[in-house]
Amino acid sequence: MSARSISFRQFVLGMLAQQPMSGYDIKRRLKNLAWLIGDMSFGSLYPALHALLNDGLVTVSVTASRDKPPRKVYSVSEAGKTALEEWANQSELSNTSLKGFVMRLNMASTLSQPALVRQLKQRREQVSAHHTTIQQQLDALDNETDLGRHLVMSYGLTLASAELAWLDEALARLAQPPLAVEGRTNHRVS
Amino acid sequence: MSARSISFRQFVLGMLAQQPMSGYDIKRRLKNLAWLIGDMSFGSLYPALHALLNDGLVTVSVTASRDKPPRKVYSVSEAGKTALEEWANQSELSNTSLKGFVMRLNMASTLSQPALVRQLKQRREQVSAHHTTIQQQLDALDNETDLGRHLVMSYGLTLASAELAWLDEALARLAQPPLAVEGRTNHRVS
DNA sequence: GGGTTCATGTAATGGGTTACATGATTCC
DNA sequence: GGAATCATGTAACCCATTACATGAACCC
Repeated sequence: MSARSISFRQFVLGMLAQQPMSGYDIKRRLKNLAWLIGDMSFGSLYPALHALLNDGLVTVSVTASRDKPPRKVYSVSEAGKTALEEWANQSELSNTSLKGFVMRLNMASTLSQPALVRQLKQRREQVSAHHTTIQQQLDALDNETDLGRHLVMSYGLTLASAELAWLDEALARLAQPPLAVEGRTNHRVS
Repeated sequence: MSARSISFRQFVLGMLAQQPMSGYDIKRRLKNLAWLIGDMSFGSLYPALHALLNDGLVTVSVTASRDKPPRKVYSVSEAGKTALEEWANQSELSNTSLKGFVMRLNMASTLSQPALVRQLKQRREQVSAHHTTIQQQLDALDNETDLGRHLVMSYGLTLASAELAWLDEALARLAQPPLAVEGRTNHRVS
């Protein structure tokens, strides 16, 4: 209920909005994202799924097959879609961590395009601010400064720069839309 | 006790190894890192400090001054140093998230230089593997793929590239050390 | 006088991890 | 026959967040 604590369930809901899946499927996807946002265990995933079901935000359909164990495939319900959009469209995205941003990015499709652009711009401002802050702090360090602190700052600066570049490119791609539909031809970012 | 649960306390210990500080000071530093690794509250920080004190890994000295509230400055004890080095030098750093890596990076100074190089190389391999995996998955996506998924992958690829570049540079700087002291002249990454 | 920063703490609540439990299938 | 993957779940424990509590100095 308390806006913050929901976020994990909301994230799972966002996953299901991308595509109906089983808990095990979600876990697999999560594993791929683990290096960015950290892993999560079945012990929290399954209960989260049950909670979503309990709240009527998702529906289940058990798929039994004779050679594989039965799977419970979850789909987002109408109520779930409403809840998701409501949450995703909160224009004021608070100063989130990288993890929080990835979680939000992951549900981009539940946003209208202008809303998405707005959020990316907000993120850009935040990261830009971090970038200048780190740069200043880095310049202010004397050479007796702890190596770890130094490395973390340098690392942070690099990531901030990269993220800014990515945001700029993403925004540019969204700015002049070739009216979509056929526009997403080449998403190579490298 | 269970290796994993300690990690937060270990991180705080690492902070104190950089420089003796009060809980409030640590919090301030943490706030600057929040966009990378997420924030942490006083409600967990102070108890962590008490636990470290209880285990004899840190010592306190209360600094009272008449115009400021009294501060409790914590320093790492000998036992604390031992524990830190032991933990930091575990050569096999498991497949950690970005957050975990930053936390480790932050205690680089408790490592011998060869150990640091070893860890950076390990990280490089892991990130490199992620990079190729993401690239493959990205290439395999059809154009009906969910926008959010697409963006997250593209974002991940960008960050992975940036991190690889940073690691290469850091390793290069560590490889032929101009015997430090004056070597760290220009850390501009932008 | 009121808001902000400095400074340290405690208690309740919620929730995530760990470990346990089960069972079928596939590959070596 | 044993390990690994697929597949779902429960329960206890730990711990982190949240909210509460206190208090002094500084600035507007």
